[in-house]
Amino acid sequence: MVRTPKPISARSTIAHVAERAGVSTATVSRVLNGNYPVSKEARAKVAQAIDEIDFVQNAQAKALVQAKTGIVGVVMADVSDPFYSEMIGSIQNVCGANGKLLVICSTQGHSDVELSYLQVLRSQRVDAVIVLGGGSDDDQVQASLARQAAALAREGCRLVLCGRPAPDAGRDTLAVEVDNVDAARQATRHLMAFGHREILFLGGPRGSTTSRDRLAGFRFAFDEAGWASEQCTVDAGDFSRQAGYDLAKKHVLGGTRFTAILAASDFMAIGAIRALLSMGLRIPDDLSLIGIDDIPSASDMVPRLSTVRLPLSEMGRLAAGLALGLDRTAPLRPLGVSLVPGLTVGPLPASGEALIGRIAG
Amino acid sequence: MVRTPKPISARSTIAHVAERAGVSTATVSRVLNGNYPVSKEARAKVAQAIDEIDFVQNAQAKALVQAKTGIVGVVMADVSDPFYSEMIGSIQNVCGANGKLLVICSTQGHSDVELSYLQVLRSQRVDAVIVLGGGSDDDQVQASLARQAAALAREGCRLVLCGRPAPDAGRDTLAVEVDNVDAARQATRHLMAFGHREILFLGGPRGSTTSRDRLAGFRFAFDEAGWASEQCTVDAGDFSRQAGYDLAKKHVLGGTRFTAILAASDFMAIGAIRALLSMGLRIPDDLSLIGIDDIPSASDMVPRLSTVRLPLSEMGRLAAGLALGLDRTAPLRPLGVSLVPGLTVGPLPASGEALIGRIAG
DNA sequence: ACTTCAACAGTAAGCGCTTTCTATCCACCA
DNA sequence: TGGTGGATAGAAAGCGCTTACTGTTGAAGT
Repeated sequence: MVRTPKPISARSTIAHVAERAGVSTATVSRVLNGNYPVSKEARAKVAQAIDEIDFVQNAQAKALVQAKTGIVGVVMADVSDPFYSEMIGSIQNVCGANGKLLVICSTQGHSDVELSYLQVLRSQRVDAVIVLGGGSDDDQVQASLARQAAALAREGCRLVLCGRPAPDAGRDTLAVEVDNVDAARQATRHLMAFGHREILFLGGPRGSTTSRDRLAGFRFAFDEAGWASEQCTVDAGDFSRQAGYDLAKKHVLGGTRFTAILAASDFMAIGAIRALLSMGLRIPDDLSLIGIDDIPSASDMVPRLSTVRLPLSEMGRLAAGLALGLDRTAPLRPLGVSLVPGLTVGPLPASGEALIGRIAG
Repeated sequence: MVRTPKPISARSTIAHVAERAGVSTATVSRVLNGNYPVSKEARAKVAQAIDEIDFVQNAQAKALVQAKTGIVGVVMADVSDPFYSEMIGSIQNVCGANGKLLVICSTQGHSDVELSYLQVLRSQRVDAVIVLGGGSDDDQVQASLARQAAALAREGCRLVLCGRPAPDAGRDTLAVEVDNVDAARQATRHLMAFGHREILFLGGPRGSTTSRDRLAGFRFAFDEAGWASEQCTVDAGDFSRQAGYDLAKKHVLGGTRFTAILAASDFMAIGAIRALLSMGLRIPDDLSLIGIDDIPSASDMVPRLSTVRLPLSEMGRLAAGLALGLDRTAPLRPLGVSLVPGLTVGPLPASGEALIGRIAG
C-alpha cells in the first residue's frame, strides 16, 4: 500500500513561527506568554512571523501541558428559558470579562443527562462547573451527584450550585442558594392579604428541590396563618406555559374551588392567564393570580403580573464569581426574594358564585 | 532550592488504567474507542480498571492528536435575549443529540468583540462556528470577517452565518438567511391595510444588516403602494425594550405625526406599548403597533402583539445541521416569514385629534 | 506439515505547546 | 584581568492520547 504523504497541516504551529523568525520554539512560546525575558529584536521577529502566517495558538495543546483550559461549564435544564438565560447572561458577562469561555449543556430537566454532562465536562477538564436551577430530590441521584462532585473537586475543578441547596455532606461544593420557601410563602401571604384562602397551587415537576421548597413555603404560610392548607388543591406541572395553561383550564372546568392561583413559576402563571382569559374570566376581578421568579416577561404583562422576584442576575454573578475564584466564600444564607405586587391580585369577588356564573355564560 | 517532588496527578490517565488492567495503553485506548478488535477478557479488565479508579479521558489530549474537538462555537449579541436564546435552544438540541458541546460567546453587538471571539474559537479548534444575528454593515469589518472566515475554512472549521447575509465573495461560508426585508414589508402592509399611512418606524441599531434590511422593507412597502415614505419619521434604537420605551415616549411627547408604529423588534414594540399605556393611550384604539420577530413573549401579551414571525427555531436547527455537516447545502433563498395578526393593530382613530386630545387629558 | 491470514497486543512516534536545564554573552566589580 | 551575575536562547523532556507498525498466535486452507 502506498503511504499517503503526510499532508502539510493547514494549521501553523509555533514551530513554523520559530523557523520563520529564526528562533527556537521556546522563544516563540515566551513571546506568546510574556512570562520570560525576550529581547526586543526576537520579540519583533516573532510578532512579524505570527502575523505573516496568521498563526493562532492551539488551545488544546496548551491546556494539555498547563492542565487548565480557561473554560467554565454550565449545566441547566433549558437555555431558552428566561429563568436560566437571565443567569447565563450574567455568568457570561463575568466569564467574558475574565477571558473564560462558557460551554453550556441543556439537560431538559433529566437528572441522568445532568450526570452525564458532568462527566463530559470532567473530560473537558473545565476549570469550573456551574449547575443552575433545582435538582433532583432522589437520594440515589443525589449520591451520584455527590460522587461526581468529589471527583471534580479532586481533579481541581470547582463545582458551584446555583439555585439548589448544597448537599449536606462534603464541602466539595459551593452553592448560591435562593430562598424558594420564602418566595412561595410571600406569594401566599400576598394572596391571603387580599382575603384569599382557597388557593389553587400549581406546582413544578415532582421530585425537584425547587418544587418541593415552593410547595413547602405555600404550606408554611397556611401554618403561620393557622389555617389548614389541606383544603387547597395542589397540582403539579413542569414550570412551562403550557402546563400553566392546561392545569388552569382543567381546574376551572373541573369545578375545583379556588379564588386565586399561586403558580410556582411565572411561565405557569402566564399560561394560566391565557387559559383564564380564553374562558372569559377577568383578572383580578374574577380570579387572582400570582407567580414566582419575576422573569422579564412578567413586567411586560398587562396588567403587570404579581410575582415574587428572585435575583436571577445576581445569582448568576455570584455563581460565576465563585466559579472563577474571584469570591472565596459562598453566601452563608439563601439569597432573599421580594414581593413584586403587580395587578393580577385583587380582593375576593363580590359573590362566590361570580366565577361559575361567568363560565356558564 | 528544594525541588518540590512531582505531585502525583489527581487525575488518572490511560497509563494508570493500563497498568491496573495489565495491558498496554494502546489496548486501553482501543477499548475506549472501540475502533479496533480487542479480546473480551482484555475489554473486561480494562472496563473494571476504569471503573475502579474512576478514570475519565482527557478530551484535550485526544483532541490534540485527532485534530478535532467535538465542540461547536456560537457567537451572538446576547444569550439572554429570546431572539437568540430561541435559536440557541434548537442549536443545543441538535448538538446535544450528536454529542457535540456548545461554546457560547456574547458580543453585546460589538463587531470587534465578535472578531476576537472568532479568533478565540479558532484557537480552541472548534469543529464549527455559528454566528447568530445581523452583522455589521461596515466594509472594513466585513473584510476582517471574510479573512477570519477564510482562515477558519482553511483550518477545516465550518462557519455558518444565521440571520445574516452571506458575504458575496468566497464560498467559505454557509448561511441561513431570513427575509428581513419582507418581514418589514409585510408589517408595513398590514398597517397600511388598516388605513395607516403615517407610520413611525423605530429601527434597530444603525450599521447592522438586520436594521438596514428592515428599514428597506419598510420603504419598499411604501414604494409598492406608490406613497412616499419620506413623510414618515424613522428613528433608531438598539432592539431593546428600553429603546422602544424611550423612543415611543419621545415621539409622542415631541408631537411627531403618526397613527401607527412599526417597531423593528418585538422587544421595542413591547417597550413602546408600555410607554404608550403609561401616557394613557389605548392600543389599538388610539395608536396601532406592530413588531417583528414573534418572540415567545409576543403571544403572552394581552392584547396579543401583532408581529411578523421569523422561524427562529428552524433557523437554529438548520444552522446546526449545516455546522455539523448533517446537511450539505444551505437554503438557496432566505427563509420566509409570516404575518401574525394579533390585536395591536386597528383602524385609524375616528378623529385625527384623538391622540393629542388624550395625551393632553 | 507448511503456508496464509485474521485477530489481537504492544512499541513507540508523534500531536503542539510549556518549561526546566543548560548554555552564552556581556557588562560590571574588585 | 578574572570573576560574577543578569539577560537571553536553545535543547529536550514531557502533558495524555491515538495509531501506524511490528509482532504473536492459532485456526483454517492445501
